[in-house]
Amino acid sequence: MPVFALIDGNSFYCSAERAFAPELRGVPLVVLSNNDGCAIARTTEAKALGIKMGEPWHLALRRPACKQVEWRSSNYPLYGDMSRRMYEVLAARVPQVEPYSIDEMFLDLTGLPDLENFCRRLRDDVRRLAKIPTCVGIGPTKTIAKLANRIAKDDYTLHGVCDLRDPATRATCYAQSPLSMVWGIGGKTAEKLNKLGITSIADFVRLAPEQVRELLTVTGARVQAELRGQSCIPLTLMPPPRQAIAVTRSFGRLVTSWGELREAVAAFATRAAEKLRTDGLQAGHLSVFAHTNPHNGDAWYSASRAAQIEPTADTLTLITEAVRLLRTIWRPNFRYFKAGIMLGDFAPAQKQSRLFSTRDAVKSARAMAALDAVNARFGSGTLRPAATGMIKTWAGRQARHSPRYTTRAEEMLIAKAF
DNA sequence: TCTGGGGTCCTAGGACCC
DNA sequence: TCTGGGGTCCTAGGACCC
Repeated sequence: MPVFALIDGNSFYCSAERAFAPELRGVPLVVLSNNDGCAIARTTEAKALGIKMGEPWHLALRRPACKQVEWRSSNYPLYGDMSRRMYEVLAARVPQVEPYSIDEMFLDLTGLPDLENFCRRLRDDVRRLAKIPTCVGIGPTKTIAKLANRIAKDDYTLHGVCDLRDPATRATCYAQSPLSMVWGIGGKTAEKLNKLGITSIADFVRLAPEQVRELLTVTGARVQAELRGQSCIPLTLMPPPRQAIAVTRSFGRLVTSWGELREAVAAFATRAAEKLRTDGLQAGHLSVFAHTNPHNGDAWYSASRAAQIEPTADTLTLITEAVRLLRTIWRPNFRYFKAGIMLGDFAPAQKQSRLFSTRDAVKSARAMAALDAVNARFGSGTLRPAATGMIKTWAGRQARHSPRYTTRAEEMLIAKAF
């Protein structure tokens, strides 16, 4: 019988901010999305004030209770680094760790004795060494471990660890828990099933598998099997190669000129190319989109264009292609709100070989290696194509961006937490 | 004149996740 | 005034082929 655990960081982005800013501990804190738009992470103190996940921050600020809330712009390099630290603590103590998202890791604990105590020590170690408070859920399948984790978060009397290996414990939990708590059952599916009178997890698990398959196709059937204790989703230690890279942004202010839109998309292409090279890939497919604001009453315009390209990881080539596509969808007299670029059809970048590479390919690989080296040494964006413009006029607000404590030497203050 | 069935590939759209 | 960004998987339907 396999045993899985899911460990995840509590209010992860907020906890990462707190690790380096002790004055933020114990006070309500939120981290905001790009442009300081919505709340995407909230501490328990902030949740207690009624701030909802994804709530527009300018609306929350109208409530008097929210004026006392501390907030930060999101700082992804910091969160990525804290995630790596968390992984390292776990990987040193558990044979098999699968990072699932920036703040969640699945563990294979099959065969380990005294699991609850083991998981408590794990939590303590992550807290002490990576400075991240966590919760742990244990179960015979990933879906059950995920549910147990959710219960550990909601019920503070469990002290951060919930074990749902025992079928009787599970049955009680299923009878009391709404279907929407289940990993893989989203809002639409829950609504659909609720209309049929299926509201608790117990109701769902009781259904005939054929009926579930008919209602929810294979994905729903897999969720049900997992909830019944039959493991269908194994731990994947080697993440499958990625299939797409997307770089998209809503703008800090509406973009009306071709030049500005072109610079923004060139900057997105530059970032996408960096990600591509980090993964050692070349892209054979590229698409570009732009649209107006669906919220502000402007005329709605949305367009995208895609093309197959000669596989490449060259920033300048990708910019050229992206701008060429953008030109075909550009219409004047609209106020653009958001745009983006997506890459796909990946192939491994060729190893440099004098025998098989064209001169241009060798030149490109060398130029990109030099570009990446400079930016790694002196910070991202130090060296970048002129097409991306001098000033990111389209960039959003990030009014309270914390220092990149862990990744930029010149911003590293005395790290109080470590 | 009668008028099949199955396979593949592609794309768009929906749903879900964090 | 101010409403995130980046992914995955599945299905349906059309085009095309034999």
